[in-house]
Amino acid sequence: MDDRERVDPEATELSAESSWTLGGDSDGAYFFGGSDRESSILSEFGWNFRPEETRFDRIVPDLEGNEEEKLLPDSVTGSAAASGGATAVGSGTGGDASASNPSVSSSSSEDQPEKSTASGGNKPPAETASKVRKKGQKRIRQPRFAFMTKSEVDHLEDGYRWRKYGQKAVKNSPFPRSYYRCTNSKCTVKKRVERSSEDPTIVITTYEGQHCHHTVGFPRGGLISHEAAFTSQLTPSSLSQFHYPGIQLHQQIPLCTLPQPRQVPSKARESPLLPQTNPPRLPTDEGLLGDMVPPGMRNR
DNA sequence: CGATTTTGACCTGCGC
DNA sequence: GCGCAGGTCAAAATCG
Repeated sequence: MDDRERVDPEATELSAESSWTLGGDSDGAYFFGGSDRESSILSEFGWNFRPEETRFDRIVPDLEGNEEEKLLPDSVTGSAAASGGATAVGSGTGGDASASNPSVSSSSSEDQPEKSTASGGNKPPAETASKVRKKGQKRIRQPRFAFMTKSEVDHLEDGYRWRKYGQKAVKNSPFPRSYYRCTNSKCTVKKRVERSSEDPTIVITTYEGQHCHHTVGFPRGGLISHEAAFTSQLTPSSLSQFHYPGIQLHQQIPLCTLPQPRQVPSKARESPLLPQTNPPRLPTDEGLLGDMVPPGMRNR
């Protein structure tokens, strides 16, 4: 039918052992794994898995009210989350969160792509402006979504070119978190990649922002789309058993075109290890979700 | 030689 | 106010 069906599960390193789940909120959409282990991670994101109902409930309480400053489970931080990140988001449910993890919410700030220039880094002055702005204004979050992928490689190719601009060790996780930025100068999309502390085989990738351009093309043929791979597992029927906190996914991420991520680590560009059986997929204008969400799920 | 990665320092936000 | 943790910058190193 469409591209999605071209995905050959066997060509990927994705594990079919866990069912993948889609979730989201007013700030974006998220993809998660659905196993027990993964559900625990989900809770870190602000989602509660309800086995008895086989569904996920958003922990965040006030979706309508004041979401201006409501930060997403920002850090998909498996790690930060480990200590209660989820709650940081929903402030209510998680309970334990408050304790030792301020992380989740604060960090972001990616909304203002340039804010950093002013405040960040090693350059001392010139920070006042952004500071003032921050205090006076609410942050505007970029559309964001995250997904977990079972993969041996950390950086999953997705058709775009990324430049790594940082790496940080995260609390409660033996794995560092890497920060990437789209190499397109006009594009402010960022991406965070980290391994789940709970299951090292799982890579948690968080995208933030919208690409304002198409993919750079596929340098190599036959790449893998982990997203497509797992979304292919999300049959309409299986999806229907989950609860989506009412979001217009297509509205959430209107322009973002995220083509098939391919499991080709930037480092392993020349790696012969990765199976490459899928034909490259042409960029589409369907937008991010066009690649990730089964047609049956979209608002059309 | 240009592009990308590495890495230490710095900044910000939040909890105590 | 202090300390912690996450996020970003940018110089240096590395790669193609």
